[in-house]
Amino acid sequence: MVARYERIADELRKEILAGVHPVGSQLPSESELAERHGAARGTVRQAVAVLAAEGLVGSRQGARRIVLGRVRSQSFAELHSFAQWARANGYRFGGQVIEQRRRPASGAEAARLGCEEVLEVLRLRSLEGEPVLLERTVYAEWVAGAVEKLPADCESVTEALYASAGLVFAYGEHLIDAVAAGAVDARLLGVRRGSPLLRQRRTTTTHEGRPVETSDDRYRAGSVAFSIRNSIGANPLARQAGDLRFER
Amino acid sequence: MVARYERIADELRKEILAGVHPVGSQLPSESELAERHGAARGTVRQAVAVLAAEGLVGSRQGARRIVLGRVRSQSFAELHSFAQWARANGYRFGGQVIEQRRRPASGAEAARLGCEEVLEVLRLRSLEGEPVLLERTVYAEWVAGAVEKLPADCESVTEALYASAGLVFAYGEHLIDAVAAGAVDARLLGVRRGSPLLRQRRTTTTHEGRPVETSDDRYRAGSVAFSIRNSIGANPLARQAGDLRFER
DNA sequence: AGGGCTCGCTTGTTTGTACAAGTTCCCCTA
DNA sequence: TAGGGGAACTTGTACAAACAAGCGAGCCCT
Repeated sequence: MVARYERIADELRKEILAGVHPVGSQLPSESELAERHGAARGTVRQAVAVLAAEGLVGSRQGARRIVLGRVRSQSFAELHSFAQWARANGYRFGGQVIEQRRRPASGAEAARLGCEEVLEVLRLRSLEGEPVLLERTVYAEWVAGAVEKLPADCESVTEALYASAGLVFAYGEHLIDAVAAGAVDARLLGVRRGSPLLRQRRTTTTHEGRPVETSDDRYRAGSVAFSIRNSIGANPLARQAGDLRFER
Repeated sequence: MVARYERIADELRKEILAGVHPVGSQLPSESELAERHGAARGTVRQAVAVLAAEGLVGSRQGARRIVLGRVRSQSFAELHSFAQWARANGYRFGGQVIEQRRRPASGAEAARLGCEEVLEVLRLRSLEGEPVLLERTVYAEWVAGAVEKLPADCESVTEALYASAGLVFAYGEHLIDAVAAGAVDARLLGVRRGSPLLRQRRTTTTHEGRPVETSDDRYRAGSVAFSIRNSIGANPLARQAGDLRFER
């Protein structure tokens, strides 16, 4: 059962993507949308809040909402999982474990993951047949067993861990910067030493806030970029009725 | 007049930062918070939604909300202005125009900015006395005049344009990747040619969706990183393959 | 001791109402 | 013609009331 506001959001999103509401144009007012869908205004507000969170529309008090763009920023699942992102965009992709071993946790790792022993995995991932990403992932001890059971060429670690252990990656913290390729990076990614790489360091946790893994992912320059839409409007969302809500 | 839910959010945020609610612990229930603040449950939901958007707390149906972290990750809200970001973090910073000239817009620029002539500005910015950022900004014709009136060592272009022309940068689209330093980049940033730079390309618009500028900002590696916190619910970031949209 | 089940608690969704605050645009006036 | 005033419209905030859905703890039975 999908929530009402999600269905309304889907429909609006489709209309925007189809060009019914061109970029720069105004969206119908909340009351109009409410009447059209036979829903309360609060429900419509939740729907447009979703679109605002995706960066598709912007709003300010007093004026009609405007369409900002057609490209939908993607979900957390796609940011977290290389496989899900690649699949959603129709790319051919693969993965291969290069090295895998247990070792004692460093001080920082022990603090972040809350355990003394960790499983370190070096994984090379490819897009359209080209190696583009080198992952150095460190798993907490309590998931190490499940990770070790995965095949070396596992396509989607995220999905495999969910299927085999019911593990869900719920929250993530990401740090993005640029680094020069080291000797190992260069050899595996097929670039020269010292050439630029886009680095994404992340730590993910479960729903309960329990740390699962921390990782250092390096993308070959030019292969991938991160995109984001933002607005200054502090509270583009929110809603009204009964129970408000909203994430921005 | 600050909204009620914002005051509640502020208070909760302070409590989290002060350790009243430690990382990993449960937040009071919505009803409890509502009673404590004498507000409706909906208002409290708006407040915690703000914290969720900041990545401070996570939630799932049926279980109490949990505290995810203490660091408020607002860096992407500050993505608009180098000066505002630097000031908020207590850094010494500066800026200097290296070159500035009007020229005809390229095809891509004309499409993005909606005008035939543009103002291109090359600006070097420093942090703690070190040059860290090289901005190649292209302004739309209608703001070119206001930009040209700014002093060459203007600290905050964003604030200066607001003060002088009432201009507000409301929405932004950003693409983040890594590139090798070119000859000019290397000389001005004081690094070797080919060394890695963190690149942020952006296009910003006003409240009405009118394009203001498009820019190619390059950070010296190690000087700055972008950070994001997000949950499986919704997030503003997406990966993009290749250079599909920002070719010059 | 272990497993299953129920019940209470908590968050999620939805509707309704009311007022506040900001925008847009038209009309009237100087 | 330029500017001011104001009315209509639109989004933002806040309240109250339900019900649905998921979680967790404790109870009971085997």
